[in-house]
Amino acid sequence: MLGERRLEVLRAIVQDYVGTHEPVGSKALTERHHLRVSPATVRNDMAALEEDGYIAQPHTSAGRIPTDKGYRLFVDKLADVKPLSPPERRAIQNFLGGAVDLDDVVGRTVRLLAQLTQQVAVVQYPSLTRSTVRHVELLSLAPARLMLVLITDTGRVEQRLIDCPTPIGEATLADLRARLNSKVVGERFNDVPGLVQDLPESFDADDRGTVSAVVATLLETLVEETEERLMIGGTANLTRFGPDFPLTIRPVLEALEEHVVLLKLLGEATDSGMTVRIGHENAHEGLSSTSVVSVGYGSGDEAVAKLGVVGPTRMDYPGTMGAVRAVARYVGQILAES
Amino acid sequence: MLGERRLEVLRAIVQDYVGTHEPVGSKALTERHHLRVSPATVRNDMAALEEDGYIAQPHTSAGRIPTDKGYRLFVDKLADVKPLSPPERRAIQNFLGGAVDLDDVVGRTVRLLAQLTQQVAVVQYPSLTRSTVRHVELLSLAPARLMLVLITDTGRVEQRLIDCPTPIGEATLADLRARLNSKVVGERFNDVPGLVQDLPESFDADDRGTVSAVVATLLETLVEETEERLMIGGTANLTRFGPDFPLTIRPVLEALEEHVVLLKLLGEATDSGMTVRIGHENAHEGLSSTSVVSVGYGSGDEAVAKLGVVGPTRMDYPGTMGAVRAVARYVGQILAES
DNA sequence: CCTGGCACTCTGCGAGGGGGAGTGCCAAAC
DNA sequence: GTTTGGCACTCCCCCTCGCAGAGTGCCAGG
Repeated sequence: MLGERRLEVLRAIVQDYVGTHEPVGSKALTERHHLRVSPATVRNDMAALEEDGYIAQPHTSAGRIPTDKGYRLFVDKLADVKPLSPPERRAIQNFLGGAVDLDDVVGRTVRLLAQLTQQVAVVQYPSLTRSTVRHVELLSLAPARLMLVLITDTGRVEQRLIDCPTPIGEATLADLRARLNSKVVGERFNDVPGLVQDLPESFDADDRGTVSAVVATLLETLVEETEERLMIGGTANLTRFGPDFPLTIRPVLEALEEHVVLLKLLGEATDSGMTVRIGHENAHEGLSSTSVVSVGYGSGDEAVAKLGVVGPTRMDYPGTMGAVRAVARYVGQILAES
Repeated sequence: MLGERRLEVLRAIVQDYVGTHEPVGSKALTERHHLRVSPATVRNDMAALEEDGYIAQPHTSAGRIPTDKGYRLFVDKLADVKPLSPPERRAIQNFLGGAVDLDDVVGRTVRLLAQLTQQVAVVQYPSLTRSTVRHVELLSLAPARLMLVLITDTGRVEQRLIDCPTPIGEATLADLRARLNSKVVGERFNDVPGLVQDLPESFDADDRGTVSAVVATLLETLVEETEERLMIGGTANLTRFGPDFPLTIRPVLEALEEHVVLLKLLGEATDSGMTVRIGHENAHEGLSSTSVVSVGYGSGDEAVAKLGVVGPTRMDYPGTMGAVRAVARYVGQILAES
């Protein structure tokens, strides 16, 4: 078991390393943090911490840097989430409040988060399956062509084109539209499949094919694969990775463009509460030198999607976690208002 | 006036430099290109080209690299757009054909373009003002709250929330919806303002405020500032800028995140035909070491938006221009079909 | 106008040599 | 048993030096 002072030493190492980006030695530690012991004692503690895998040295006779395991312990036991200052909170509220539609909310959120944390921000659009239906619209574009428009309570809008097997009359279309809406409006998308399944049967044989096509398209839209979207911002902050970053930045940029990868990553995080994934804890290879801080957000109690930041493992965890949590809270408020 | 051979030398320099990313010397030139003259002759030509500002040397006694002016001449006079191979064309068609909605079309286009050119791709969403109205929908969310949904012939969907000064009845709403649609469906968005201006007057005094709010929101949506959107992809290709890029990549990433900057850039390009902006020709400072190749695309004869790529000035212009042109052509086809 | 020759310049690279920071270990002190 | 000061050692970083190579500019001759 690690002694109290050793934990203190680990915390000091993490804090210093995050600040300077340079391996930290025993002497510097005793000077900057008022540990009331000598460098030699700290060296012993460091040897023990290294033995246990919390820190490592890049080369013999260099200072120590934290390992993923070291950061993990720091985040779990040693760090307090740093709350934002009142001015910062006000700024967030003002900035997010000016949004005109969902795209704008998400866009502003991503910029805000990137700005606050000086890292790459990722914001997931509210999930369809966890939202409720606000309205379903059917438009006739051509005799045998429809457009389906889905609107959720979180403000998300999806549209799909439908090719009808047989032309459908205006009256039938109005009927279908009305019945579709009366069935699903206010319901959660998760429940929609069960509610519309038997809709085709109640129509004339002539129209049944078209109604089936509409229902099928509606259900397709809810398939996990296509329904999850996200927005990314602050990639310029990747240049802060350090001067050695040409080799590091590449796989990260590639991973960020693979939205599927990020969605999976976010999906693995706990639904409520903040999740921090450090270095190799991230399944994706390209992100093995980054940490991902994520949290769910929603208009009510329940999370409808997640947001977070991606940064170097050597990030300011307390500050980042504070910013992520605060932004999630305010986005939830904004969504609830619309 | 530049002689024929000097132009040939310039072309050779550009081609070699684009290939090797290293300053090219007189000896290497005579070896790789069968110019039927000696290195010494080439040196004289190079001196003349440098005198005129088409090439420069990084240091005394180094080879030459093309200047922005040199690339400009190359693009204008010396390069032919390289058409894509039939297999490439088929691949494009297959890939774009699988799109399910406009977001998907734009997303696929951006990935495709990035992949083909190995550079950063930028695709603008079809402009609202140049599209025609397919449908306007008004939904009642709450007694004094409406949602306005705009659908264009290019598949774009915009939504806005409207707070009504006074509650509006279902019948009036239906009336308004019908009259709005009969006025604007099939019209170009550019003409919409004139068509809806006098709509409030034809309603009861009670509803006039709400109708005005709807009309105002509709017009707001068409304002240049908010209506232009774009998608970016292939930022990982920025790492191809070269090993010296840490300082170069940063401002480029920042510029790319400023969509306003890019939109302005695209806006300055000619509406039809391909535009190439080289290095300092780009007004934005951060893009002074990049070239932007852009072209309009549209569902019919007329361009509804633009797309292009951003890459280092030392790019393969013929190949890039070929890819950009081909992709724009196919996207136009896809849009016309929907 | 082109060509070969020649002297000159500048970069890039590798070897060599401090200087410095940091460690590990040990013996003594608390 | 823990802490401390001392000391020898290791390794990186940076600077310099020297050299090879590539490329140029210029000149005189074809």
